[in-house]
This record gives sequence, C-alpha cells and structure tokens, in this order.
Amino acid sequence: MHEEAPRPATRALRQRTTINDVARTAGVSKATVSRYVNGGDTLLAPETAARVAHAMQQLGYHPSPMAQSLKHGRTRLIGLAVADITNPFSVAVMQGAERACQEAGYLLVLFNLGNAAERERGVLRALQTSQLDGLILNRATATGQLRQLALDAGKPIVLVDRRQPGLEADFISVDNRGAMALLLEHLARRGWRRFVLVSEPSAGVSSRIARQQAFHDWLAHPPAGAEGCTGVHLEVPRGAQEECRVQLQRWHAQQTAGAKKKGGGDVEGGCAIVTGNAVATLLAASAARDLGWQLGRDVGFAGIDETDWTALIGPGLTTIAQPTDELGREAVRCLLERLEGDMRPARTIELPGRLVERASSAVWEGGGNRLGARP
Amino acid sequence: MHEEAPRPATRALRQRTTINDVARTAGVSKATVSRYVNGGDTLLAPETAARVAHAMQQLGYHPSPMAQSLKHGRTRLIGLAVADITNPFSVAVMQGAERACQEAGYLLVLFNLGNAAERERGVLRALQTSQLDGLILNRATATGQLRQLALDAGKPIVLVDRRQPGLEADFISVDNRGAMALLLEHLARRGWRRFVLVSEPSAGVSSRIARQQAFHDWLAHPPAGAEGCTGVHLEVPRGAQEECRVQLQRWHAQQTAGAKKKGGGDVEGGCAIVTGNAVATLLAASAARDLGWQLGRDVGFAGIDETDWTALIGPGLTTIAQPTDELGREAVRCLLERLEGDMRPARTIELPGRLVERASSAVWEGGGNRLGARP
DNA sequence: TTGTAAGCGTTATCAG
DNA sequence: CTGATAACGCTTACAA
Repeated sequence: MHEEAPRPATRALRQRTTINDVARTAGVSKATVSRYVNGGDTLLAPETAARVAHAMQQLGYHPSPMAQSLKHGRTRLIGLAVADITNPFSVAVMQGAERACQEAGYLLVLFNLGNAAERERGVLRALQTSQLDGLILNRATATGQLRQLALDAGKPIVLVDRRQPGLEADFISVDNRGAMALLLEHLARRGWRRFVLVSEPSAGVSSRIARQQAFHDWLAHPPAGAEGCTGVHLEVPRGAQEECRVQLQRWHAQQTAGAKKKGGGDVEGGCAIVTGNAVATLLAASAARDLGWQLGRDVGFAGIDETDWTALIGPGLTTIAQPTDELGREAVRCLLERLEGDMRPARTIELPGRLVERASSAVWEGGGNRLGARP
Repeated sequence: MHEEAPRPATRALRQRTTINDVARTAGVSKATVSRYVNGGDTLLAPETAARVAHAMQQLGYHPSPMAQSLKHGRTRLIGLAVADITNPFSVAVMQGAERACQEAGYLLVLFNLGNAAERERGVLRALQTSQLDGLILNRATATGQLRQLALDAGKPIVLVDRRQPGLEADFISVDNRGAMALLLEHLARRGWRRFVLVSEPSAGVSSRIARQQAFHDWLAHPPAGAEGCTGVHLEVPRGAQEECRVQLQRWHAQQTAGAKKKGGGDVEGGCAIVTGNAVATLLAASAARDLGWQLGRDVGFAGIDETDWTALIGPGLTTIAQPTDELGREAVRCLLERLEGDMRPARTIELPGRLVERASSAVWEGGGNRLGARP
C-alpha cells in the first residue's frame, strides 16, 4: 500500500517483473512469494497469501523458467530425435509426444537426424549440458556414445521403434511380429500366397529386422490353413524407384517360371507385395504402377503404416495402422516416470497394430498372369 | 599441478563439472576460464590459455546453457507453432526451420496448435516467460493477445504462410498469386477451361483467402489466350469426403446442363479441379475417385502442394511445389536477424512456387462426358 | 508463519 | 593480462 512501490510503467520497458517486484509490492519477502507460488497457499497466513496473490495479479508476474532451471537442474525440456522427419510415422509419433509433453507442462525440442551422423552432435551436447531433461530417440546410433552419455549424465532415454544394441533403455514399439502376421494371414486367407517383402535396407534398424524376421518365421511356421506359402525379401533404398521396379518384375517373372516348371500347382495362389513401412509402400506402389499391375487383381498388396494417402493409391491399400499417437504418448509417459526417479529395470512396451482392409487385398480371383489359377 | 585438484572421480557421480572446477584445476580464476571460453584465446597469455584448455579437456567441461541463459536473458530456443502438424506443408517447413536452427546453434521447440484455441496458451506462456527467444508462427489467432505479448516482451515473431491481421511482423510465404496463375494458365493451355477451386474453409486464413482471391482475379483478367474460362469456388472442411463428392458431382452436372442450354459451345473446354492445398487435394482426389472420374481425361486436376504421394494418385497429380525448405530457413534467418537487433519495419518475403507437371493435367481430348467436345 | 541468506553456473565490471 | 566480486531470478535451509 506504500506509494513507493514501483509501478510497472516505472520499470524499464522490456524488463521482466521478478519475484523481487512482487515481494516489494506485497510488502513481504522473496521467500514468501516463492512459497506462495510453489507450495500453494497452505503455508501462508490467509491474509499474506491474499496480498501476494494481489500483487502477482497486478504485476502480471510469472516465474522465470530459466532461473528455476538453474536452481533445480531441470529444464522441463524433452528432446525428440527422429531418424527422418520425412517419414510419416515419425511425424505421427511426434504428434502424440508433443501433446503429452504439453499436458505435462514440458516443452518438446525437435531434432531431425537426417542420414548424416554429425547431426547427432547437437542432441548429445544438449543432453550432456543438461539443456534437456531427457530424450526420446528414434534412431540407431553407430557409436555407443549415447549410451555412455546417458549413464554419465543421468539423463533418461526412451527408445521408440528402433532398439539400440547395448543400450538398456525403455523401448516403445508396435508389435512387429504381430503386425506382420496380421498382414500375411489376411493375405493368405484371401488367396494370396506368394509374397515378396519390400523394405528399406535393414542397416541395423531393429524394427526393419524384426519385421523381416517375422516375415520369414511366419512362412516357416504358418498357421493352420496358410500352409505352403512362399516368400522372398527385397531391400530397396529410398528413392530407388527404378531398381524396385526391376526387382519386382524379376520376382514376378520367377514366380511365373517356377510355377510352369513345377507343372503349375505346387504353389497355388496369387502373388502379393508386402511392405515394411510407408516409405517402402510408396516405392513398391510406384513400381507396381509403372509395371501396369492392378493391385488387388494382378497382384495383392498390403503394408505396414497407415497414412492419409493409402486409401487413395490404386484401389486403396490395405495397411497396418500403427498406434502412433499412443507410441508418442507412452514414450513421454515413460520418460516422465524416469524423471520422477523410477529406477526399475528397462521396460519394453509393445502395442498392437490394427489391420485396415482395402481393395488391394481383395480376394484373389486367379487373375494376373493366370498362374496357378484355379480350374 | 597441485595434487588437491579435484579429480572427476572424486566428484559426486552425476555432478556436472562447472567453471569452478576448471578454474581450480587450471589454477586460475573463473573469470579467466570464462574469457577463454568466450573471447577466444586472444585475450589470454598463451601459457594461461594452454593451462585452461588442458583443464577443460581433462575435465570434459561444457558451459551450462541454463546459467548462460539466466545471465543473458536468452535461451537459444526458438518456438515453431504450426497450425496442424498433420499437414505435410507444415512438416516440410519444419524440416527447413529445424535445420537452420541447428546450424545457428539454436534449438527448435515444437508446438502443435490443433484446432483448439487453448493450445496457444503454452506458446504464450513460453514467450512471455522468456523461455523462448522468438517464435515462428503458422496460425491465425483470433485474439490479439499474441501481438500485445510480442511487443511487451520484445520477443520477435515471424509469420509463415498465414498473415495475421493487425500483427506487424515479418511474413514469409509462397507467392500465392503467382502459384495460382501458374496452375490455371497451365490447365488452360492444355484445354481445360471450366474450373472448380476446392479448398478448406477460409476461416480467416490468409493464404487460403489469397489463393481464392487469385483464382477469381485470374478468371476476371485472364492472360492472352486464356479468355473465356469460368470457375466456381468450393469450400470443404477437412474429412468431409461425402460432402466433397456431392458438391463436385453437382458442379459437374451444372457444367453439363449449362453447356447444353447454351447450345454447347459458349464455353468450350474440359472441366478441371484445382485444389488449394494438400488437404484439399486429398479430399478432391478421393471424391473424384469415388465418382469414377479419370483424372486427366474425364476431368483435369492440378493443385497446390507437392508431396510424396502426389505422383502416385490416379495418373499422377500436377502440383505446385512450394519452396518449403526455403520458407523454413528464411523464417529462421529473419528471426535471428531480429534477435540481433534488426529494427527495420516488418518485411514480406514471397518465394515462387514451381509447377510439377503430371498426367492429371494432360491435354484435354474432349473426353469425359463429351461436353463441348470439339467436332 | 515469515524473513535472511546462501547458493545454482555464468558473465561483466572494475581494479590491480 | 588477470582476479575479485556483483549480479541474473529463483529456491530452500536455517533462524526468528
């Protein structure tokens, strides 16, 4: 109530109002204000609390996050390092993660680690210097640097989609095995039985390896009613449309020749393309189109990753929708738990994928090159 | 060289090494270390510099960003608030922005302002509390809060794609007028002359309004050789596929009826769909497909926004590729200039779009419903 | 219940 | 050229 309390207008124009200002206008000490801001009004005499509250209101006071950070050693910043921001999967996960962060009062710092290894530098430094409280990582690192760093700095790391060999950290992912089985069983049930798996080169990426592995395992131990399916695996680097086309054509030709040699009927069923992620889907769909193949008729098609455009390509593509939003949210949840001191051993969380049926996996009518067509 | 210099192992395990540690091991003062870290070794005696350097190396010292922030009032954090992370345009811009930030030693904080107004709260607070040094904004805000805040806090804001009425800030965007003209001229030259513009509801979004405006202006003042084109505008909310289909069908029917009434020939040329952005493209392409229209034959198609999948839809979609990467980089560049004290009046930067020709805008053969077909 | 004072890790000012 | 020392804005023992 004293007149000498500094008015906002008095202060230099772009000077933030600090806890000191509030203390002065309220006629209390910094500590009291701090207590009010943090502990709530439980610790204050009602009358004092009111005075502080009023002063805060009047001055429009907001505590400085930097100062708090310096004091606590926590920035309330979480890093999200994605392997490739161009991959719709990454973006979808990001969306979930951002939302979860915001709900928890954290900010999400984005790192796009293209293919260049040096791009990881920034992430490392930010973690190391405690600019980040934790990290959600979606890339396989060649060097073990990160692991050491994580331990040294005591900053938690959560892995999404890509497991890190030798890094004991929480791991969140879709159930790759289940997803692949869903895809193959669905196709087989519709009469497609000769598969080619198109994926990006494994390059040590755990999810790609897991899917590829699941593909082969399923073929080796098919469920009842799906016996006798065959499959090969094709790795095509991003953007190599030509190569993809050539390889797929060769595959298809071989299927034809093989069936002929064996007298037609050893393997009966249509040829189908299975893709390992959205990038592969783009690649394979493009190739199929160049080859003039009608998806769902000449050749079956189903792949992992549901996107905005999968419904619009060809007759509509059958896909596995990953629970991307959940993945992002779970990752943040996990990280926050670790930040609160959860020291339990690293967890693995696998969420199920969901099959989205479209016409690219329509019932096989014995079409295409009429190989192995039913009488 | 003294033995009592604290060894890393001596320190509590997850205790960061500070400038004090370095000073002690090097046998100099904090100030000297700070000078070495910042000013370079120009200000130090070579021998001192060497000692400091050695100590830093040995201890693996990195200055604490939080402490620096507190001192300087700068966090080296830049916010990027996108209207809709689901829009591929936003993601593409983000990519450019992230890269530019990283190159400049800044971190990019992501905000996804869905449709909910409250989601802006976080951005506001982060700016207000100086947690962010500046903001790249890609959303029209109803309230003028942001403007006031920007001025009050002295935090620069750069607008991307969407201009804010009443907010005097740098504005980066594609040349919407030019892009639309590119599209229409291209279609007209190929024989398509009866247009429908499909876009998301304007909702005060400047880029949508600008494109729509450009559409009408072009029709009103067509370039030589493109006289006599007609066009209507359709606003379809995201996800309203049914509605889009119905509206397009109605449009097409009207074109037919109109041509018949007028004796066929008043307006000669094919019917073509023009879309205002990627979301509209998805919508319209989906509708066209449901209607059984062959793009590039029954109806022409061209739209703004090039994406991974535009080549794969139908016969391949003709698009305008926005210079998304540049937009992102420019935005960051602008912001950094402001941060360095650039006080010049707000700029507008418009970058040209690039036409990507595909079969959806193939030469009109008088096909489709054979309306106005050439003799 | 409230105030005092000592930091958190830097940088910047001022002497020496 | 280098060393004290005072901020930066906040939290938190420890006193009162």
